[in-house]
Amino acid sequence: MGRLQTFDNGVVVQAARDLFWDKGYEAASLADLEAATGLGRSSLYHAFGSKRGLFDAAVTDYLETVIRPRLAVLRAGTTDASALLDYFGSLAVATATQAPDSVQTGCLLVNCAAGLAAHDDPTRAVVEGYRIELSAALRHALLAASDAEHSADAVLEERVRTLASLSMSAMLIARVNRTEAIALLNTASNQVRAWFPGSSR
Amino acid sequence: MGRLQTFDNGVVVQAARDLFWDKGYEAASLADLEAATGLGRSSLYHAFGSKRGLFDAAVTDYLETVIRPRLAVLRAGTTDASALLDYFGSLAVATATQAPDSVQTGCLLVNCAAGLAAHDDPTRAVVEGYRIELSAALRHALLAASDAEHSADAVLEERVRTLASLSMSAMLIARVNRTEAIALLNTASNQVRAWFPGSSR
DNA sequence: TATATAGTAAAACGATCGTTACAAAACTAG
DNA sequence: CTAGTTTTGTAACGATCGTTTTACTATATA
Repeated sequence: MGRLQTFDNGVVVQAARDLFWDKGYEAASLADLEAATGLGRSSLYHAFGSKRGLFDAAVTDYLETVIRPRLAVLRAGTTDASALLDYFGSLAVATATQAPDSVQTGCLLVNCAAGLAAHDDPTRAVVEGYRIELSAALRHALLAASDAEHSADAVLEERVRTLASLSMSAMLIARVNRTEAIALLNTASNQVRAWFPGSSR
Repeated sequence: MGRLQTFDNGVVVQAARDLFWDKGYEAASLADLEAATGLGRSSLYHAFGSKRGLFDAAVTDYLETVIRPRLAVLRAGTTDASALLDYFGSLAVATATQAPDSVQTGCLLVNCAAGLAAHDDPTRAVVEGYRIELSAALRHALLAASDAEHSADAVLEERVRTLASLSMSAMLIARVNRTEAIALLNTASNQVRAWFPGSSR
């Protein structure tokens, strides 16, 4: 054994993730990453191999830290539409209450979809995986809210797409017009209420 | 007067637009732009001043050449939902039939929303203008399709947001999963049919 | 045809990019 | 305390970035 690493990989990855989230992969330079993480390139390359390696770690952290906790409420064992309303409600609150200068606007993976994913197969796979996971969670919550039998598969899938669409486009628009992003999320909530009139919230 | 310009600004801008559309602003290098347009940097800088000047011309061309013709069908004087069905139908067809290696996937402005727009005010203004224009066109078509009185303003705006959302997220997802992008557009069409059962298509 | 003006070609610019090499520093294990 | 191993700071790398300069060519005008 030799000298021990003085920094925690987790906090470094989170700092890098916020930078990538804010500026995108290409626009985030190594100088920026040094400043954001407080580490020299030496340590960054030693720990993560490359800029891309750090980015991949950031994306993984984003999925685990940001996405999955959000989707978890959709998997809660509710028997009405409250899980869906919780999901869109908390997303709207988070969008509304974040500091005006917060760098965590929109969604890292949505940004990847418009940027990297078009020409980078691994990134495309990650983004597609996120889309599938989001759809599955919404589908689960929609099934839980409905009285099982009286909704055909086709209409279920339409509803999944509508909600996934509102969710993603809200994250997209959040970078341009926060008020409208919140309105999109509220539209999703209203749509859920229209589908399930007897829901608790 | 001296020597005359041998190239047509319009075709050069279109070539540049397709490159920006495909790779994004930052990833499109001047070497790429030279190759795509067939011009040297000399001519490009003489005609457009800077890379950004060429990009702005490309965005303007994109709005006039791609966006506005698409939105035009929403402004046609129909009295049912056919304009909306035409819009989403033609978008779905265009997405479905384009060559697999086509560089014109998704939407240049949607890509800008996720990338440049977060840190560049002029770009953000352009993207926001696009969103407003799209919403206005959808609102116009929705009003034309409804029997005027029996739809409240609130539900109209919800419908505008739902359709705008499906439109934008389809363009976003087109870069990752073309099949799903088409499905989103078909979901929009089905939603329109559900709202206006007596529509012609 | 002479001249002025404007378009084009080529090269070099300084800056910044991600990456690597090297050596000093730090610390564990024996 | 020493030996051995790992982390870190510094500097330089070659490549590429957008931009500018310089010189040359082509052509409309007079």
